[in-house]
This record gives sequence, structure tokens and C-alpha cells, in this order.
Amino acid sequence: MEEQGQASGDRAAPLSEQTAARLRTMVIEGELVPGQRLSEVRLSGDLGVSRNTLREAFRLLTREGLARHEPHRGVFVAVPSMAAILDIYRVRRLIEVPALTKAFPRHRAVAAMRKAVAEAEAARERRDWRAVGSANMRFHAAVVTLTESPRLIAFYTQVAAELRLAFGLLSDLEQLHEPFIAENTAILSAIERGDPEGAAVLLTAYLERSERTVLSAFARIEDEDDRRRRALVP
Amino acid sequence: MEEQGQASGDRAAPLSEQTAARLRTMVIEGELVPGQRLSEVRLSGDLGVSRNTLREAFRLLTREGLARHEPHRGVFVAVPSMAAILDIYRVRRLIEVPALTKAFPRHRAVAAMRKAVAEAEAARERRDWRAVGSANMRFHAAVVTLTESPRLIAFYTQVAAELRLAFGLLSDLEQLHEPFIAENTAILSAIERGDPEGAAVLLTAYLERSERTVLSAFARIEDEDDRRRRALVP
DNA sequence: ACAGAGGATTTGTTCAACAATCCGCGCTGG
DNA sequence: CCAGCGCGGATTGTTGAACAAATCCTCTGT
Repeated sequence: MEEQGQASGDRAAPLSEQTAARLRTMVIEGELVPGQRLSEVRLSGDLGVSRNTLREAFRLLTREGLARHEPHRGVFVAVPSMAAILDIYRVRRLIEVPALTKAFPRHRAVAAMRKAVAEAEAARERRDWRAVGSANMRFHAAVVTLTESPRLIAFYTQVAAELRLAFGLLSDLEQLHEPFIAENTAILSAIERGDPEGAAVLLTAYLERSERTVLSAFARIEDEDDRRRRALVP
Repeated sequence: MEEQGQASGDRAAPLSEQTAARLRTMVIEGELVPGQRLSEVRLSGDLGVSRNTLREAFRLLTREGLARHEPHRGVFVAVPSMAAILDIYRVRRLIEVPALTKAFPRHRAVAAMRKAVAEAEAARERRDWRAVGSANMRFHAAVVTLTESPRLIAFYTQVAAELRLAFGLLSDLEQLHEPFIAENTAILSAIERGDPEGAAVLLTAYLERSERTVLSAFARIEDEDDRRRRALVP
């Protein structure tokens, strides 16, 4: 019923928001790498919108945490830090676990969780790890949907986008996403058998493991960065 | 370290954000009433900024939930609904209670809580109920600060602003804010004696009572609105 | 090698114009 | 009298150009 695709040709959807959506996907897909400067004239040319419209889109992105805005210097794609990742997982724990404990099997969101698991498995068949990651995130977004709180859902969506930005920096997506399909399945079946407490325990373990995986992969990257930087300026 | 004062005279802060801040206070102070249309030409004239800059500010406000943007119709000051209030208190419970249970007495945020309580009492002496309400909100913002999570703090700030918008609709601010000074004091002393669990219980009760008060006052207003509207179109 | 001047570039902001859309009003026709 | 229609005015959406202010970059002079 609702939803408009973000493809071109939307009726009545402001161009600034369409542009923000395009930038959002470009950032998440890795087409724009973290730290990259977003020149107003360059981008407005590439996207075919005016500078003013682009600036309106920038305001949205910075508010979402996907871009950083330094006065008189420009806007840059946000670079995730270890602190950011720690914070994001803290938020995820705080929101997802209580959300899941209030789950009952007939809720619409549970159907969405089922669908996400199925899609993740299909994507694994194709060895499309990026798609596995997307489905994974959709599973957890569905968990938050259980709360039926518009504000919480919006907030979580934003934080999840930031996390995906961090994923983009990581190389071994298979190792990152593959093991967690089974965990999601376990969580789902706990819910379906009417055991939200058990599901919450599983989810907590999931989040802890996922956080550790991301952090260690991230630490490796920052290490390499440091070494490279030191090599340039010895 | 953090903090952005809302006072005038910020250096190097983009005009669009200054404008957004001005609008924010105008909305919260009730200078702009919920439902009111914000004409671009009119406001840009009044505030002395260009239409484009004002539009950038609008994007920020709508993203914060303080304004609604209807394509080709304009932006309007958000009108809080009962659903919004229910949602906001759900979010408050979810965030504030766990935050408080992790409190320890020497934390910087506890000092901020103390300060907020003192300011609320001072404002009560002056019978300045709006200021009491502000100090009240600052107390609870300080509670969230205990988490030291930038994302959570930002989110809570936003939700709190929305709640203050709802407060603006209510008439009897004394009845709304006065009883809760004592409750905050009790919460604070529970923390100071090293009993975060007890503090959390008190906070939960606080939130429940506050929600009931706001909801009932709000229901009365919606009733009057309905009656008035029905009187106009019989 | 270094500091600083000065020019080039980029952002910040305004303005004017036009297209697209919405809204209210009067007009027409039954 | 009233329903529907269309038209014009007002507002938003978007663009492009222009200029001020700040930052970056280079080049010079010592």
C-alpha cells in the first residue's frame, strides 16, 4: 500500500529527498568511500541536480550520521570509528533485546523475520554475501518492528545504515555474515515455539559475537591504516 | 567536550543551523503553535534569511519530528497526537530505566542531575512553571547521559523536544510539573546512596504517573477541540 | 628551509526567475 | 438552487548566477 521505489520518475516526491536516497545507497553500496569529500559542484553535476537541492540532501544525510559536515570545508562521507561501532552495538542491545522479549508468534513482524531468513539462505546459495548481509539487517529491523514504535524504528533504521557503512570497510563479508544465518534461524524458531525469553538469550549472544567479529576485523583494518600512514611519513 | 549552546552568537556555525535552532525554540516556547503553517516567504522575511537557507533549516526540523512537510503544500508545526505521546513515553521507559540502573554516584551526569533538581526548586520559588519543566527535562536528559552513548543522547534529545512541544498545548503547567520535583529528588538520593535498582523503580513509577497526567490533560484538550469543531459544522 | 603573502578554489548565502502544484472563486449549465 | 468546471492567484519546487567569506595551495623572499 505504501512505499514508492527510489527509482526515477516518482511523482510528488521532492527531488531533494530522492537525491538523499540516491546518495544513501551510493554510500552503503560503497560507491562513495568513507572519508571521501563530496564536492558540491562535482556531485551536483554528476547527479544532475542544482547545488541548492544537493545541499538540502546533505542536511538529511549528515543528520542521519552518514556524512560529516565541517563548516567551510565541505561534507565528507562519515568514517566509522571503533567508538562508533561500540556505541552502535550498545544501542542495538538496548533496543533489540527488549523488543524481542515482547514478541508473540502471530505478529506481522515475525512473518517479516521468516522472510528475511529465507532470503538470506537464498543469497547464501548464490554466494552473494552482500545480499546475505542485507537480509540479515532486514531480520533485525523486523525485530525492532515488533515494538510498533515509529520513533524507535526510525532511529534503528538510521543506526543500521551507519553500521552498514562500517561493513563496507570490511573485506571478508562471508566470514562476517554467513555464520549468523543459523543464529537468526534459531532465534526465529524460539519465537515460533513461544519462548521469547530463550530468543532474547540467543539474540544477546548473537549481538556479542557479531560485535566481536566486526571489532576485530575493524581493528585489523585500522592497524593496516596506521602502518601505511607511518610508511608514508617515516 | 560535547554540548552546543543554543545561545546567540555562535561563531562559524552555518546560518541554516542557527535558523533551525531559532525555529526550534520558537516552537518549544509556543511562539509557533502546532498545526500552524510556516510560509517560506513570510518566515524568511521575518527571520531575515533567504528562502533557500530557510528550507535547509526546515529539513532539519522535519527530521527531528518538530515539523511536518507535505509536498507542494508546505511545512507545518507538528501537532502531537495521543499516539505520539504514548510512543514517546514508551521510548523514555526503554532508554531511561536501563540508563539509570547503570548509574554510580561519582559519575559526571549525577552532578548534572543534582544541578537540575536545584534549578527546578529555584524555579518553583519563582513560580516559573515553564522553567520548572525545562529543569525537569534537563534532569532526565542527564539520566540518559549516564549511558555515554552519543547516539542515544541525540535520539533522546530529539524525543524530548517533541514532548515539550506537547507540553506547550497543555494549560496547567503547575499541576503538570510541580509534583515531580520531589520524585526527581527521591531518585537522585537513591542513586547517591548507591541504590540504582531502587532508583529505577522510582523512575518507572515517575514515568507512569507523568504519562497518565499528560495523557489525561491531552484527552481533555482533544475533547474540547472536537466539540469546537462540531459546533462550527453542525 | 621556512614564513608568509596572495591568488585560486570552495563553501555559504542571497536573489531572481520559472515550472509545477494546490486552492479558492466565480461561472456555467442543468 | 446546486453541481461541476475551469481559471487565475498564491505557494512551493528547482534552477542558475552572483558575490562574500573562508580555506587551500603555491610561490616568493629571506
